Amino acid sequence: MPADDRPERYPFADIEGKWQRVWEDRKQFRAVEDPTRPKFYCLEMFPYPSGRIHMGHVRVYAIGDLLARFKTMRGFNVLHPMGWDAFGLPAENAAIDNGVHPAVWTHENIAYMRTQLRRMGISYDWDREVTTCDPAYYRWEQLVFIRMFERGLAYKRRSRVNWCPSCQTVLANEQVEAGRCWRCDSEVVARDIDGWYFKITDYAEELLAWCDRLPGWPERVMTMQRNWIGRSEGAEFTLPVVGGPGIAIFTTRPDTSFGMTYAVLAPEHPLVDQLVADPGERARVEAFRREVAAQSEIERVAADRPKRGLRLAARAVNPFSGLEIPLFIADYVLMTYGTGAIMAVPGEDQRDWDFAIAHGLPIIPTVARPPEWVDNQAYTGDGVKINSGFLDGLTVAEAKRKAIDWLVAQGLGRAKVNYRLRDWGISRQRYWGAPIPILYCEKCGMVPEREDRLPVVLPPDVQISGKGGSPLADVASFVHATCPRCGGRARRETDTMDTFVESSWYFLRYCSPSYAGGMVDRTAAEYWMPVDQYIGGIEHAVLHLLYARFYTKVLRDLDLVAVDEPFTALLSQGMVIKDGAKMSKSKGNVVDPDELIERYGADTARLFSLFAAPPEKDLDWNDHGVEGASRFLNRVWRFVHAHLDELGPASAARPPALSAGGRAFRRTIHETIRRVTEDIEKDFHFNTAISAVMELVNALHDFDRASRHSSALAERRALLREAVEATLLLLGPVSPHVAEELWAALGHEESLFTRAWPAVDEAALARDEVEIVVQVDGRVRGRVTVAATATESDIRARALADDRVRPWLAERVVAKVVVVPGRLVNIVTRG
RNA sequence: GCCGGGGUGGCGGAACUGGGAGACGCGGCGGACUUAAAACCCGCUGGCCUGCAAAGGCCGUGGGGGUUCGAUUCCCCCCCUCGGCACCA
Repeated sequence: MPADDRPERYPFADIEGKWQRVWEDRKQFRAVEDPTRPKFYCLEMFPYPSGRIHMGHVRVYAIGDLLARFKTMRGFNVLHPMGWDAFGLPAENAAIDNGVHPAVWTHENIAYMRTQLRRMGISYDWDREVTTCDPAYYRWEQLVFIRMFERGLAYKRRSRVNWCPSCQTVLANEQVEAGRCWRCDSEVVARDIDGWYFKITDYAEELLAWCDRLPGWPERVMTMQRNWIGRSEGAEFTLPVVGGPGIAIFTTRPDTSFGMTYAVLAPEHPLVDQLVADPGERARVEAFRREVAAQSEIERVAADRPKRGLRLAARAVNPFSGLEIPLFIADYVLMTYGTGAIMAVPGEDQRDWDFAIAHGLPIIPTVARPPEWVDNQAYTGDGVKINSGFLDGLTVAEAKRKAIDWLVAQGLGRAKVNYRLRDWGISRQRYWGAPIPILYCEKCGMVPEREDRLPVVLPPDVQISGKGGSPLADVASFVHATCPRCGGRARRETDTMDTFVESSWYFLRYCSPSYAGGMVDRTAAEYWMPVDQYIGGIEHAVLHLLYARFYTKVLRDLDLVAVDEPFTALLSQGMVIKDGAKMSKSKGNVVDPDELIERYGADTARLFSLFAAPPEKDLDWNDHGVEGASRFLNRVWRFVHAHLDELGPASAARPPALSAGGRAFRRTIHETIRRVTEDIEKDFHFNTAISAVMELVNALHDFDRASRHSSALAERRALLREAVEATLLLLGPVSPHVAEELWAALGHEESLFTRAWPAVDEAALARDEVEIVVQVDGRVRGRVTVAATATESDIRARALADDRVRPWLAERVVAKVVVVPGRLVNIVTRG
């Protein structure tokens, strides 16, 4: 864009650079522990150093900075740090594509993005910057890994995992979205592989319980976490097999047991081999297993897919009814949930119904159907038990309890709670991550690294091909080591940790970023933790946010921190949309923050991203809207500069008695302060807070015009000054540079951000008169102005007597008059 | 299928606890300034209708019903849409 077609604008580039330097020179945003003041830990999710910031970053950091500056002005000791989520695959892919070492690529990106963030003028304490690929950072997570290993919270096992063929690595369940890799969208395949796991399932109950104890979190995030954890109550019991070993069954509907007409095992269930004796049957089972294994993850999750199964020769006995029932292996039963085997009750489970219909199996209803029920599907509702022996006549809930009691009495089973949540697979067969501090000794076996030999540093010299296998396995100097226990020959683990491990505790490291005695200095953590306000995208609802909650609880149990939960409140901000789609290079709808700041300045970019939508909603980017934001800041700038002589330098004393117009204007000033404060504090409605400031500026112009020729000069000056100062203070957290500059122009020598947030003068809010709306039968027919002290009967009389109202009452009888003091009167009539 | 969010002017969005629907901004229209344009400043701007005008009427918050003096707001049913989970026994 050529410079000369830009509208005339205040010199934002000079101002922004100037104040960024001043704030930095003064170390104005340095956070120091101070037990005498209330603390506020304000945190935005740190970025992955991908190369450049995008509009989503601008939005989240504008929100965070608004809150940090606002809380500072409200008297809190604010911690507002920034760092880099620096490990991860894109760095490795860049190495493969361009031959740049991941470390070089990452550090170059960090350097550039740091300058971008500085140009936004965010109030970070840069002295606390944390970079997760730094050995001084990840050494502590290696130490915690060892502690977790010692307690069985980190363990290794071979199991079926999600493998991304493109990223050439394992993915955690949380990183698979509808059968595809969360990063590259490739179809995920199943593989049996050795890997390291964190025992997040040990914390399922606590993670779930705290979902109800975090009122500062959005309900939708908590719902997603609850669903992800997926608690279900039921019973586990042993299903006897004729002449064979019993099969463990989990069910949430023990009340329906009398309706169990067959049972099903997952194809890969280990008991299947013991149940199959005949070589011919064995071959059929093997063929069926191959058939199931061949289907991709996508096919597996496809809806309404016909259920395939194979009937076994072995038969089981329904312990409730005593009847012999057939046994199947079928693809609709998952080895990874419950016990990998189910009792099938087609009458009350749709999946079992579908399978029973397809295989001609009997269906016995065990809950009485409602009269209008059409019997073409399973019935899952409540009702009275039937066909159920000693459970007959009970409700479903009663029968569940009684069935469990019976199982316990028979010694067959017990009540059981199951979770959908699986352990967190943290092994990655990639280079750019924190090494797992484990060695394999020829004599001692699997041994954790000695703590005094930490960190296990990621070796710089490595060949990254992306062709599969952990690149570290080819680095002889890394792999070959001595056993920490016996000193003999040992090999190092060559998998690295999932980068979500680093982001599970970075907020703790900010409390004492260079502490050398451990992960975190307890005193600092006890002062700052937990994070009071966390801000970030909804995409992490069950990824980072669940992992960080889990990891914090582990650190608590390792006695490293004293908090149960890391984040007291969460603000989950929406995406930035343009032309109906998320901004992306492939769609060509990207707005580059650099260009935006170049053209309009950071203050405008911030103002617009806060004004255009409430933070939790998606923000529809609109170039005209940015113009509007810029126009507003220019309007404020021009007004202050046009009135500098009148406004300053010293603040004029307000005359004791104000004119009616003066009182009305002053009420607007203080109503604005109240509205802005409430909008920010109560529900993060920054868009309406900003619109309130815009209204104040409009009122300021009106007052200026109206009082220009007034003789009450002292009143005019005092109120202009009060209004302008309020405007700048309220605007400061949104557009800090221009506010600070104009604040200085008014003659203030101290930073605006060391000033207290303006207080509402309750006396200024008082009104002498109020306007009352008069309705007849619910329709507005007139308005009357009455004294604020008017009684209900005064208001009623005035309403009934109003000239505009009376014609609507002609030839009608007044049946009722509703008076809402200060608001309206509704006259209800009868014809 | 289950769970959660949402549906308001041409557009982004606002509306306290059930009380004047459409704040604020964008866009549009008109005016002022200017040789002219941009910028800036002022005014109007949901739809339909009556009126020369002043002014006024009716309709209107996805659709239908209900509660209420009064419903964008509460209740019931339905439609659409976005997001999450998805053979979880």
